[in-house]
Amino acid sequence: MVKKSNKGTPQSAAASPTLIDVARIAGVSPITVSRALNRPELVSVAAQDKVFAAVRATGYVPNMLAGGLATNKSRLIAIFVPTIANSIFAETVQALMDSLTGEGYQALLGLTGYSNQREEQLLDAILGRRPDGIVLAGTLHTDASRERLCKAGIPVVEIWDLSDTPIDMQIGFSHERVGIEVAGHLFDKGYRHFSVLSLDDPRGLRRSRSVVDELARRGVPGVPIEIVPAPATLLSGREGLRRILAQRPHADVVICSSDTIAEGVLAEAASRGITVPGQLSVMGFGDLSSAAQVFPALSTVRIDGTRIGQRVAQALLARVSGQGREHDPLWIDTGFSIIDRDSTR
Amino acid sequence: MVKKSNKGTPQSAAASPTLIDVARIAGVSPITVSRALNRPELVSVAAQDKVFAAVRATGYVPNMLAGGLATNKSRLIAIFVPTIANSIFAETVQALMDSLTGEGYQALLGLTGYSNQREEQLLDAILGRRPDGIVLAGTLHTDASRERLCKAGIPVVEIWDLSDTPIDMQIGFSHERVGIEVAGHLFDKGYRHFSVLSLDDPRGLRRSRSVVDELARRGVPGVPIEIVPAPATLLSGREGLRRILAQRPHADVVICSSDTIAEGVLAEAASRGITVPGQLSVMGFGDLSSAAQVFPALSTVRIDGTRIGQRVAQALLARVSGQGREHDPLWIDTGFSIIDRDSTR
DNA sequence: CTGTTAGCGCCTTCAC
DNA sequence: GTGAAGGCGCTAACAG
Repeated sequence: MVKKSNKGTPQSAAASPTLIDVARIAGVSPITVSRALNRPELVSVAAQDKVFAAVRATGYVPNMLAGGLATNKSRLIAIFVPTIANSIFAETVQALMDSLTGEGYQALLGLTGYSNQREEQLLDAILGRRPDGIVLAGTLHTDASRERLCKAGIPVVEIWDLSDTPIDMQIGFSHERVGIEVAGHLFDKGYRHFSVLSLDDPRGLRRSRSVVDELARRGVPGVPIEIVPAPATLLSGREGLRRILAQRPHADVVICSSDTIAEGVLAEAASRGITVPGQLSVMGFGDLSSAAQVFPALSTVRIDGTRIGQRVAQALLARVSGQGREHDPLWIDTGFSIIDRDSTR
Repeated sequence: MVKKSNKGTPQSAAASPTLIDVARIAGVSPITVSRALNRPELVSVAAQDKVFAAVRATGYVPNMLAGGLATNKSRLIAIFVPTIANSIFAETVQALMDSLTGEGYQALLGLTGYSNQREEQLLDAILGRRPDGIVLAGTLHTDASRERLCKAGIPVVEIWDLSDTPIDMQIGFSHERVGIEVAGHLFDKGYRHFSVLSLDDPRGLRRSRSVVDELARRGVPGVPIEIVPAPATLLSGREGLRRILAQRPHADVVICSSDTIAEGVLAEAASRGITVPGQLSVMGFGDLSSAAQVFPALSTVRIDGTRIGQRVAQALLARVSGQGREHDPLWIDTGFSIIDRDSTR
């Protein structure tokens, strides 16, 4: 009969060395090793040398699961975004992570796919890792999510949105104001035959509806919204323009809820021989990373994802390390800017 | 005198409930709670009901740090890519994460910024989390990294590259072959005045050099490589074309190491009134997510990041859960395809 | 500056 | 089916 657990048998890799192994080799107590690694200022140089030598000799890598369990800190920040395929989220996440890793934190990424159902599931799973902070795109969460987030007792930053009911901190911009300003901007330039093309995502829809409302307020009622399913693709942009032109052949401007579908609109216009911005103007929304540079024909609303990411990191780190600060709720409007084709050229 | 540790005092949020709390409320032993949650088939339905009720009542969230420490499994997969701002990596990471979360794993993302120095640092930090598997873009690592990876004793997948010295598994394609096929393709179409524009990243350079070598082999020696610094931006693409044209005004095709700089080349060409593909042809490289759709003028090498991501997940999960399988080294060529402007139109 | 003791929250092993 | 003991690797809180 063969024993099931062959405990002594060094299969391939011996179990990784522990702090105790290091201590034994260095000839000091385990706690001294711990201190030499985490708070060297509390340890004599002689002891440090012995410890570091032993660490190198063993190839010791501290087990943060154990450390986290003991200290009740994980040095983990959870980040929830709908997708990273969208360059504006990618930019934000990138900036956030860059700032975070500099401070010794790691990022746990959760991709929600614009579904707050999925967000809730992921949240459950990720809360089990006891992150020291949570970043969420958007302010629309399920009730269960909100409750869990509040009970978790850790800093929460909602980004990309400013609402009246923050869970904790908020860093973003007002989608309503984007809509209002875009509408005003285009109205003032003389456009009157508006069409709106929106992705079926909550924030995109809010911007789009705000455009329509503002235009109505200015005397242009009944502007149609064409809605295409997320995620954004060039093809849905093309399809969108097709549908718009079928209904309103005389549209003189199409306001899109994202850069990607705006590019699709441009592609469709090009393939139909419609000149932009001659016969038709197109407005996008995003990070300007590519669209507006390649297409001077495209006007766009510019959001600075990098800035958002950096501010989030800053806010989070202040809370996490600056222990003194008691819950100063934070509300930062990172704003946006409207880039016009005229000024781009 | 005030006791320092005010154990009973509910400051703001009482410490989150533990499995023991749940057990007490459910009137069972802790281990029964654990089993009800992880292997319900071992627990009577009556007990399960009591446990789940107690879980709901307390809002209990299992502490995976503790669980991981006890089981020596973290259900964490570390993913290292240079950046997610590049849509092809974003696509790969997205697909990988989607497959992973379905199986109860979470992703720890590490952004190396094309520096294997930075990769090494990050690796150190992340290995401390005891991930169950590691995915790395590229096969160029520091010696220290390679050693740590081998010693970690966990599945390692190198993606985006196929080399002769795999650490463990490899899933990707041959950059040399891309270069060879691109060179052959364009040569056969009759081009003779080649220019190569490459980002300063290891894989891009390998493709570019391979193009040059293959062209030399075919009797077109001395093709110049213009190198622009990473990360890819449209502006560096524009700058690149400027430099190329300054040296070789009669270039008839520019081969770019990424879609983004190819788009920059197109933009620069447009602003100079150079027609594409009439006067100048442009070849890109990437995921076809936007470039080749919007620019039928752009030929490109297409890499399917989604497929790579899915295969990686598959390979990893097979290793992690399919305990039986002993180290079957894996080598998958996911291939690429050359998309021509003629066939795109 | 260093060591001792105790325990973080969970799961393994073995007994019932 | 369920439970009791012990330990995963580390660090707090004390003492010396």
